[in-house]
Amino acid sequence: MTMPSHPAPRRGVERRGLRDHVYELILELLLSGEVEPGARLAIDTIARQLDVSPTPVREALVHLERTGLVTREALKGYRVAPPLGSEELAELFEARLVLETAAARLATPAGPDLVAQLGEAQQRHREAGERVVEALDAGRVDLALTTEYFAADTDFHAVVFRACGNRYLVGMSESLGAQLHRMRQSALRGVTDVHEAVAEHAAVADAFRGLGELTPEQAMERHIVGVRTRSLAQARRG
Amino acid sequence: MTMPSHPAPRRGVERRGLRDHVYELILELLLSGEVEPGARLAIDTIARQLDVSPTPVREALVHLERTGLVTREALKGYRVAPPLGSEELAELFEARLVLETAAARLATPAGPDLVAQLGEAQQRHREAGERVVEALDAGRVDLALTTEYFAADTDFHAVVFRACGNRYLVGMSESLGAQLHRMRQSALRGVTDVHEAVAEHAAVADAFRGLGELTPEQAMERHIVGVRTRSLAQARRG
DNA sequence: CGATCCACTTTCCTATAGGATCGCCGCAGT
DNA sequence: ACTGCGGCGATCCTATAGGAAAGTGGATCG
Repeated sequence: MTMPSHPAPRRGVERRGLRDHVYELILELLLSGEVEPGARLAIDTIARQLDVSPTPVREALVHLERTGLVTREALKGYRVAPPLGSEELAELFEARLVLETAAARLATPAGPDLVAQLGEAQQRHREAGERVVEALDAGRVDLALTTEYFAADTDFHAVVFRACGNRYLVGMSESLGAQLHRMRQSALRGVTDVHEAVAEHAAVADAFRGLGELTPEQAMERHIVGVRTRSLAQARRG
Repeated sequence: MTMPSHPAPRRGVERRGLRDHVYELILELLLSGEVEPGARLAIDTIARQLDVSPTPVREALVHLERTGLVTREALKGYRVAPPLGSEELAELFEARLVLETAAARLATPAGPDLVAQLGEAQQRHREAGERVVEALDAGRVDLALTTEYFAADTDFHAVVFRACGNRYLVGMSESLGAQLHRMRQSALRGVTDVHEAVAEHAAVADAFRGLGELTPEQAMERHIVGVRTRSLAQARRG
């Protein structure tokens, strides 16, 4: 029945930090959107699928529970967190507005490192956006390109957060990042505001370079407000 | 050999949510300051002391790891997080300034519920402060009174955060709360700014009531800046 | 025909055992 | 005397087993 003769399967995962490995696997599973919200996350089922014992799976789920991606009901098990409601969406944008503007303010004035990194991130974001638009004009929605675009967008903002020199703000931003990713795959069907986002990122980068009349904080505020307005409008239409 | 005849020890803890119970016990242990920073937190030692199996202890430590109160070194075990350095202290105050002012701004204008709760919290804080000062004048430093004072202070700010209507900001505030508690027991010897803190809390409450010339956000900003200034000065002296 | 009760299955939760690794101490060699 | 090295203890990490509770299906009775 249960073959106990497995001596040492020596699976692909390295022994070091098996818990973190399991965590990343489940995280990837959640962010890929292959499981719908509310679905059960059975511990030993996942353990069997990953060919590990339930213990590291349990630890990874505890870790994920604090990120808000999964919910736990005592003696009932873990579930994928339900999709964000309209109130949570509004609060998420509000919180992001607070954090992003604060980070931009604290990162001002920008040193040469920040200007350089911001330029690179901006360029990657613009190029990824062009590829998405190109694919979109061809009538196809490429998941890989969309993921790459979102990653470039996240990187752009991460550059600002790292430059603000406050590890706690960085941690909060990462904490919200998971919720943000959840929103993207639940509320939005695709990317429709590439041009606006690229333009606003350029405005932020220019503000950090000392160009234009806006402070970096003001430029970032306009960007987040713009994202919120477009997202809510799209959510209302969809 | 190993007595498997243990039928059901049925210890004092209820079966429901043993993990959360262990978490709170360890949290209380950490916040009480009975363990110095850097001390080892052996899993099975704690498990034996609490008379539970290592698994819930492990889960509780994973939970605590994400709060920043404990650190984990792979294959080396858990340790109490080292004390906050001067840089971390400055960043902590900066982050708190961002969050608290944002919460105060979002909670404006205050409804009657907020005014009432704020008044009660303010009163408890003032009374706890008076007791601390009274004990301090008598030459003794009462740990219980100090703890009560800090709890009242935390409650006052928690009222504002709950009123701001943003669960993400509330979560961030609680996340910083642990670090804040860590700072209080590491950097500060005692409470020396009761009068200033009480007065600033009163200014915040008055601002929410529409009295005075300051907005709640401005009053809260002055309060946090004041706390920062006094704390850094005390840390420099001590 | 419908509601209730009971047994079964599934799953979580805890406990225990064993393998692997890291730090430490004593010892030999230069 | 100092340094490299091997054994030993402690601890972490993973795996497996068993008990308890919740959900589910079917059978029985009104």
